[in-house]
Amino acid sequence: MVSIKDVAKDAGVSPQTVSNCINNPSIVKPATRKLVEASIERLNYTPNASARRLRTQRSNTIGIGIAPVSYSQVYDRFLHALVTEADANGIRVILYKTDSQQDEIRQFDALRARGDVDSFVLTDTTHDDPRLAWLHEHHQPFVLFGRPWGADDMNDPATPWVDVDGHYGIAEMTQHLILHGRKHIGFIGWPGVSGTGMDRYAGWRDAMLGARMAGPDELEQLYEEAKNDILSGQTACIALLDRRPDLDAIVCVSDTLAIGAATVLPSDTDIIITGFDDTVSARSMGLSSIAQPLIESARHIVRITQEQFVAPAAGRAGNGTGGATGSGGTSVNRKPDAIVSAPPTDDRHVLLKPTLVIR
Amino acid sequence: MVSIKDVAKDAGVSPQTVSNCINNPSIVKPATRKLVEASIERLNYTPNASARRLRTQRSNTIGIGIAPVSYSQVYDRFLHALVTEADANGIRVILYKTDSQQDEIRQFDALRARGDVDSFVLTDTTHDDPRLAWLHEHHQPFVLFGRPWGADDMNDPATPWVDVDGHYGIAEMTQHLILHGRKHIGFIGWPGVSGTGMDRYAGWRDAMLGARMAGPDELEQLYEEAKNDILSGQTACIALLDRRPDLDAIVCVSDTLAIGAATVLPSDTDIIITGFDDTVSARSMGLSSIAQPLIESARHIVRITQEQFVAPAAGRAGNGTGGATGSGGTSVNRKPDAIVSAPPTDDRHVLLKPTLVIR
DNA sequence: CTGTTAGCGCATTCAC
DNA sequence: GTGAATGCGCTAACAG
Repeated sequence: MVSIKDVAKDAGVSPQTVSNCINNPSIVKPATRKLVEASIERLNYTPNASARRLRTQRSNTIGIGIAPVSYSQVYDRFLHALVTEADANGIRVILYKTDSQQDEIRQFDALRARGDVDSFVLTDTTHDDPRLAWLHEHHQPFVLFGRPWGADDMNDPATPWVDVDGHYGIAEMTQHLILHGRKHIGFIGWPGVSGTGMDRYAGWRDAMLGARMAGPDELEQLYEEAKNDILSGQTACIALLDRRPDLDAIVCVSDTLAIGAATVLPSDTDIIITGFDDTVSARSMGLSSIAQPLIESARHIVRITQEQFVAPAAGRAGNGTGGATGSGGTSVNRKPDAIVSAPPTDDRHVLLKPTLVIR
Repeated sequence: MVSIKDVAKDAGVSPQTVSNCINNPSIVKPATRKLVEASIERLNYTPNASARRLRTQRSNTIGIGIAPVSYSQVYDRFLHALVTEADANGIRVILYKTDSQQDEIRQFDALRARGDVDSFVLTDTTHDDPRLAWLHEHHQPFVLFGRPWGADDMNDPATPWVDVDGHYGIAEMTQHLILHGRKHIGFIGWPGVSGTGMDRYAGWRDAMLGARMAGPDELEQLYEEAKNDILSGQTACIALLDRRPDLDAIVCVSDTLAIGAATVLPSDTDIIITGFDDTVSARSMGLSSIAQPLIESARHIVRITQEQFVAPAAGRAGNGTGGATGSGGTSVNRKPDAIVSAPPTDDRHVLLKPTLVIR
């Protein structure tokens, strides 16, 4: 392994100057800098991460959990987006298992104690989530992907989150259908009190009521619940059509349910089925769907993570001289205000708009 | 952060003794050991990973890639299994992006140079895979999940792999159907020369020929190709039934295709559809499927990874005193011979048997 | 602007 | 069996 000393020797400078070239290039004379950079290139030098971490007491690593069975169809795409954005900022992503919320807390504790991570990304937050309590208690930085439904601290700066506006997405889709002449639009949603599910349901409800396509009493007829699997989608669709044979469109809370619904439609039907998440399956079936801005979400998550260290609780941080992206990495000059496309726009709570994919 | 010195002070011993208690407990007197362990417990001490890595020049970390779009429906389950097995052995898992094979090589290079990773886990190996060439050239340890199809080094100890026997799984499923009276069994496979796809196809073919359920000439009629999405599964199923209305079962190379096939069957049909991977969707649809032993796969991958460092190219290593699993972690005393359930049984090439899930 | 000194936390020599 | 040194590779203080 080639170390900073080798580079120093090769360039005829001190190790310190090499370090400066990497971490604080502006303070070193351009001439010597060129020299050093040439040596770095020639020797193919890369700073040792462990040594740097030991010295700086920062891991430049974020941890994210993986459950035994995936939360959703988009989780792997989200992981890819997160890793991509992290990589562009010189940050690594460590994976840990989450067999349960308690298990996840144990992982927090271990990773934290070993100094393996700076911050965590949590998904699937629940009411009174014990993980949040633990993280707060231990002053452990984190960012939620998904809002802390049911928690009081939705706007607490100490509970940063990034989420996609399901209400908006479903409402837009419903309005799109209305605009294209659909008059009787059903909805297949998830049972229970999942915040995400209720939010999406409300999108359909509000769009329907807003366009006066149904009275409050009629909504119930147009609504069916289903567990998130294909068979349940089929069953729900059949039940819905049985009750309301006049339906000309069904908005589904997920692509999985949409596929279930679509596969039990009579072959000569005109009924439109729509889903959520724009999965490969929906695409192949020609179903309209709603795409989450995963890359943008990941970008905000990484940004917030970074900011937690430069400015523990305040607003934006100047781009300053602190950037330590040794190699690669796109520019970090971002204008969050231009990215955040919906209210809550304080920079620790970001609600992003999904986009309709009409097929 | 509590360090080894704090523990030493608390226990009234030298830092060295504390280190020994952790890494080489046998050489320290039981009495003092108890003392130290009590202090460790009391102070909730955990060794700093970066410091240890810097000292030992081992990261105890394996890297695994995540593609923009998932290789398969089981990838996240595999990730969970891998993380679980790694965790049980005191190993962490780092995630990196793989937008292409070339991109993955860049990641190898970066992670390796920074000392972030000891070993890599690769999936989706292709013919003349440039990643393998790079890894070999740089003497970078790795393990494949999936065989190196088309490569000459299938049995090369320097190219360790763990895979699931698709041929066996599909053949077993086909035989199961035959045993239960099915006489005309079709197959929907993937197009192209994917090693995995051809292996599974061969399983069906060999089972059919072996049971004399079809002559070599008839096989072609019973076979249809489809891209791995639901619509293609539907189309293929229709084409197959159109050509051979007498079919009473269709074996599919994946659950996705099986779901496509199942959703276009007439409602009064008796035709059995089977899939591969035992996904939630297949389960919900009541389809028989073939489950990969992901945990066992992950276990072997982790084991091989470990062995690459204790015994670079030879056989088994004694359990010795080298184990450095500070916390948690189940026993590492395994008998691979009892686990490996199919030939290639040299311990660097493991072919595992999947299990039928009959519904 | 550059070089020297020191130490992050740990594990591996060696003395004792 | 235990304690005292040394250095892994790097960067944050200083001194020049």
